Amino acid sequence: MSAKKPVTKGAAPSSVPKGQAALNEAWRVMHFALRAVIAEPDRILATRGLTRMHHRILFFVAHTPGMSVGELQSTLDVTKQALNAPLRQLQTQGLIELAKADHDARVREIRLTEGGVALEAQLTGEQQRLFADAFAKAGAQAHEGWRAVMLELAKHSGMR
Amino acid sequence: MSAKKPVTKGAAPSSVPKGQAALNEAWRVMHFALRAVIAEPDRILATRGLTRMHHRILFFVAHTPGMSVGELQSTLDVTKQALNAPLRQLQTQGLIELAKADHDARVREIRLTEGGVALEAQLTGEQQRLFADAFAKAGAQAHEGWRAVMLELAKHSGMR
DNA sequence: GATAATAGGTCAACACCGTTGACGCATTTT
DNA sequence: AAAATGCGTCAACGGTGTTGACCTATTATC
Repeated sequence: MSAKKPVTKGAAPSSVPKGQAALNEAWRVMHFALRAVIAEPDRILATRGLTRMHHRILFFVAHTPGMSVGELQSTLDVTKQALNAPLRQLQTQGLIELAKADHDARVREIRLTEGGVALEAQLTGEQQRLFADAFAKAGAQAHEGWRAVMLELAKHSGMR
Repeated sequence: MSAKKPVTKGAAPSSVPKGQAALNEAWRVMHFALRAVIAEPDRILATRGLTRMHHRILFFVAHTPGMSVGELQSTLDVTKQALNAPLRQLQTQGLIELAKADHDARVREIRLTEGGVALEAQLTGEQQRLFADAFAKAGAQAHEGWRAVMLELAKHSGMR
């Protein structure tokens, strides 16, 4: 029932809140950080009438070119019906291409067009710029600490 | 026809990535960390038939007892119609109470009941336990680094 | 070669959750 | 008395997801 009181032993940095305050702050800070990272991409997407689903598609296809519709479906954990509309919209906007696979004419391999690559790069580029900025300003050591904490958290949600 | 199990393709390096790889990893890691922090509260909420909207209500009312419906509405940035249903569900579940304000009988002041306090504490307690755990395992120095990076990111989204 | 299985697309019905808009009601405020 | 405010509620709609069924092409199997 009682939340654990973390004891920051030794010489704790002055600016860091202690104990309960630190934990109260953590979620808040993470929330705002998340918001910051998402804001720009969302804005860009919106100007094209696209949503986060489109972004997810672009993201995964960018990282795994030629993936099939079925693979994408299970990756995103949505039904094919839910995937169909945004997929087609991306296609008609010339951001992705669907082509029959050589080995199996039933499967359609998804790839980004140059336009798709550009948009995806713009979206993730915005995010990466923010991260790079934050890491640079906080320092390499802070970067490592950030990563360590995040990995600890992520452990609980089966990150692979 | 149910959605398939999510799978994550693409391997992440286990050692500390550098340069571009570090930036690619950052968003991924943050995503999973966020998921981890949200997972338990969501599960608990679900067992009571509650959603994130209910959680938001509990959260803000816990931090500002006696706030009015209108204040809550503008805080959450939703319409009163959207607020009405979850508000009454919380009320009938005995988690919150609505009482006429002394100064103005039109205003309804919202407060958590003991049950509401307990649930809210359980929800945020779960989250705090995860953070405390991660901070403890990663070390005080990592905690400081984590915070520094997060604050840098949060700067871009008007954190208050 | 007939038959089953698979990848994908599509139509239809439904649910959830938010929105806008329009009223009604009690209670200040002017 | 009249206007404004805080709140509740009915109704219609929209976006986005779901399940279920059915269809087409294309492999795989016997």
